[in-house]
Amino acid sequence: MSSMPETSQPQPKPTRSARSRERALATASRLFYALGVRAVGMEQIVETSGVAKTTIYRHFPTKDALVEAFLEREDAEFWSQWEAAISAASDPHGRIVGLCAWIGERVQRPRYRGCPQVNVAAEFANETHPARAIARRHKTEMHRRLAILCVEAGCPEPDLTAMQIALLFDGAFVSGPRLAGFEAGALLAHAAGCLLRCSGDR
Amino acid sequence: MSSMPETSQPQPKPTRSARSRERALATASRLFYALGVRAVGMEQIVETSGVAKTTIYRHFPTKDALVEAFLEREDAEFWSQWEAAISAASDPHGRIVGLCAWIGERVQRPRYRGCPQVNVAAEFANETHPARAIARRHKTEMHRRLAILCVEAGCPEPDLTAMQIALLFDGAFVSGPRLAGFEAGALLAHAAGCLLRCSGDR
DNA sequence: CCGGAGTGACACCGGTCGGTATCGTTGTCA
DNA sequence: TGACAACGATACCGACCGGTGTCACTCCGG
Repeated sequence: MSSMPETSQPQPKPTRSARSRERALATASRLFYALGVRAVGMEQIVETSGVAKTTIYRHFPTKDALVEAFLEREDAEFWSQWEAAISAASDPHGRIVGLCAWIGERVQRPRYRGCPQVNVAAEFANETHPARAIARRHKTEMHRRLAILCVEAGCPEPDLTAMQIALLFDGAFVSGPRLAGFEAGALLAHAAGCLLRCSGDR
Repeated sequence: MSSMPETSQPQPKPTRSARSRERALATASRLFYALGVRAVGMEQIVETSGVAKTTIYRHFPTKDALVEAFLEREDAEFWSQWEAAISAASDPHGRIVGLCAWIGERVQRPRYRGCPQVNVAAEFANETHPARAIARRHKTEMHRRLAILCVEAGCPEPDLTAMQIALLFDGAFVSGPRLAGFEAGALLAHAAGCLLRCSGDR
């Protein structure tokens, strides 16, 4: 993961400020995901992270901003793992299978609790909340990437098929533990392959 | 809907008590769904419904119990509409298409905000919360019903295919407005048909 | 080794939360 | 019609919420 030569990693100096910001955000993210945003108070983040409330509020003006940063962070992490999942395969079909395997494994992890973007959207009904924009962007991006893969796979209706596969993935995210008993990765790969093959049929 | 001769509808006398209970629950359900459970205070339910707080707490000992009743109500309503959606068709394939059309229409309604069971699960991380049990039962029931339809459709792997279609449906629930631009019902029907046809393939 | 930006600890703010107690009023059913 | 259960209104409770102000200390670059 960090062994490959990247284009840039210029962080020999995480300042004290950056470090406490990171600790606060990491802790908040963990708690928000595990317990729900509204269920976690700022006090709890302070106690768990060891970062003073004053300091947190210097880095994040409001709790909403912290939520925003949380989703941004999850988004980045998600695409990083997505890239890793497709990197092994050379053909488009293999890349989609790689994605299915990764998602299948991810949603069956011990404390998996669904897609953070979706969870936050469920908690915050106001669509103008900044966090909601991140969630929308995240899902749009997923469809965009899937459509590219569909095109590469020679799919006659890439947009449509990409949306179908996106539904499948989102379904897997919300279903999580209910997939126990099934080999989730294989189930997803079979369904996705089937959808790709049937693209353009009527 | 209420026009068919049911086995029992013995409600010529909704007592005053039953009426205020119903008003409170209906209002709470509407608010919970539209705004999120934690975002709605008991005071707000009182003001919106016109039912006194004392009365609400006589019918529902805690807010959690009200949430429970909300999900129970949504569950019942969901299966009622499910039955209606499959009632028109005689062959299993047609019933599944009917479900897809219903879901496609449902998720594109103006203020659609996802599956209530999933939303509540996102807000309440504690899996022993009574509302969580209702949500689990709801999703199990969906898989059970889909599996029956798959068997009737002559599907060689009904359990597996039912789960795939369930993922598709759950994906549609969370995607809601993002399906705009697609003909959601047709998209779902195409995908479901494809999954049925491919059942048992490798 | 010194100066200042950034830190942690803590007290505190108004507001809102879920839930209770009291009490006068109203609907219902014998 | 009378009596009682259930109602609505209101005031109130302790707990906790997100957010601020103060201040002594500590780390880090120059």
